[in-house]
Amino acid sequence: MLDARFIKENVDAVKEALRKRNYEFPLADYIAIEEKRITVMREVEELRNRRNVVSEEIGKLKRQKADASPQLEEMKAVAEKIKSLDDRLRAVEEETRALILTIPNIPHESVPVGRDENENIEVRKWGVPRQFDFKPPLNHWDIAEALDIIDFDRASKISGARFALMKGAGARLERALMNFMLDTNTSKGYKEVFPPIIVNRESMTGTGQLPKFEMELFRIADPEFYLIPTAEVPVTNIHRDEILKETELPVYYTAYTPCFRREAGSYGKDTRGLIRQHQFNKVEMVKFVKPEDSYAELEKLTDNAEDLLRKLDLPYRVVALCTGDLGFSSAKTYDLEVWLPGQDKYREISSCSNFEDFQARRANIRFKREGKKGTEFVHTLNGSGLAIGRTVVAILENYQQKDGSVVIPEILRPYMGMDRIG
RNA sequence: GGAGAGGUGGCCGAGUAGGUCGAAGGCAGCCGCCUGCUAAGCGGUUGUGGGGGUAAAACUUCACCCAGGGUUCGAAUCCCUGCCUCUCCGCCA
Repeated sequence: MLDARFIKENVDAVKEALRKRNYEFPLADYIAIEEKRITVMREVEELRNRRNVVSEEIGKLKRQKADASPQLEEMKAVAEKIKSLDDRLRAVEEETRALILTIPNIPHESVPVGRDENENIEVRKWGVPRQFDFKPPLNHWDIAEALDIIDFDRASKISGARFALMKGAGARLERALMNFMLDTNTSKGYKEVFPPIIVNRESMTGTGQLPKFEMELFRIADPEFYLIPTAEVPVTNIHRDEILKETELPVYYTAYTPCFRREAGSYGKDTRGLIRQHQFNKVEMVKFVKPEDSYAELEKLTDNAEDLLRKLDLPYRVVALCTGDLGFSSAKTYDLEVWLPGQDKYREISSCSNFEDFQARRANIRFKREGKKGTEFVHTLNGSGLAIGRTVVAILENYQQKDGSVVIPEILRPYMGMDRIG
C-alpha cells in the first residue's frame, strides 16, 4: 500500500509508475474521494470537539445541581449529526481503503522499463550448460517415471491434476533438498521458523495477496482461512502490528513450507511434470531491514539464493524483472532461472524481491530509531531459497546419465545417503 | 463439543452506583541533582495514529483501555456480537 499523503503530493510520479506497469487505475477518482474523506473527517472532529466541551459542562452543572437542559437540548442535535456524519465518514473510508489496496507498488528507479517478460534484463550468468553425449536429454518426468520416483497417475487419482506423489529416492530427494537449504541458510544468519500454513484474511492482506488475487488462492470456507501460496505470507506477518527496536534489525528468517496455488488461468501451461503444481515445497528467506539498507540487502539475499544453486552446481542466470513483469507488491525483483536441458531453456526457480515499505505499511510493521521520536516502517524482502520441486526437476535433468540413472550432486550426498539414483 | 475465568500503557497492576481517566501506583527507560566508583536517594520526564499549525518546533484538536456494533448529552466503566488467552470435562494425533 502506498502512503495516502505521498500519492496526493506526488500524483505525477504515481501516474508514471502505474503507466510503466501497464496498470489501469482511476487515480483521479481516488484523489477526489480521498479529499472528500479529509473534509468529512474534519467536520466530524469539529463536532466531536463541541460534544466533548459541552458534555463536560453538563457534568459540572449536574454536580452543582444546576439546570443543564439547554445544553442537553443542544447535544441531542449534535449527537445525531455526529452519528450521520460518522456513517458517511466510514463509508468514504472504506471506499478509499478498498481503492488504495489495489494500487501496486512503485518500481525502483533501477528497474528496467518494459512491457512484459520479454523485456526483462539478464544481469549475469553462472555455470555452463552440460554437453550431453547422448541426444536428446530427457524431460524430468520421463526420467522420474522410468526410475519410479514420481508417480503422477496415482497422484491424480488421489487428488487431481497438478499433484505429484514422490516415492523412494524421489521422496528422499525432496527431503534432502529441504534440509540442505535450511542448513545452508541458517549458517548465514537466517533464523529457522516453521509457521502455520493456513492463515487468516488479515495476513493475506498484509503481504498483498488480498484483496486483488483471491482467484489464485485456495480458501477454506468455514471458518474462513486461506492456504498459503508462499511462506512469505506467514513469515512476514510474524511482525504484523509490531514496533521493532532499531537494534533488532535486520531480522532474517528462513522457513520451509508447503505452498498451495490455484494456478487459475494457466490451464495450458506446464501441464506435465513438476514445474507447475497446486502443492509444492519451498524454502523461503524473509528479511526485515532499515530503509537505507534494503537495496544492499536485496543483493545479499539474491546472492544467498544463488549460492544454493552454485553449491548444487546447477547453471543459472539472474534476470532483473522489467516494470511490466514486476509483481504487485514489489519495488524490484530478481528472478533466478535454472538451466533445464529437457526444455532447452532457463526456468524460474527463485524470485527475490524488495517490497520497500509497501507490505510494512499494509501489515503495520514499524521500528523505532534510537533517540528519535516516532516510528518508521521497516522494509521487507523475501526470496525463494529455493523452490524444491523445481530444484528436483533441475537435478534430474542436469544430472541424468546415458543409462537412465541420475547422479546426486556432491553436496547432497550426505543428505541422500547415496550418490546415484537408479 | 460442554462448563467456567479473563483480555487496561514497554512490563506488572489499580480503576464497574457512567462524567474532572490517556488513564492511580510500581517496575523499566530517559534527563538532571547528589554520592570520590557501584548501589541506594531526590526532582523531572517517558505511548501510538490522524487533522490543523510551524522553516522546524512550540501549540492545538480527534481517536485509541482486545475488535466491531449499541445505550447515553457523556463509557475503560452498562448491553450485544466476534476474536484471543487460561482452567476443568469430553474427544483426539
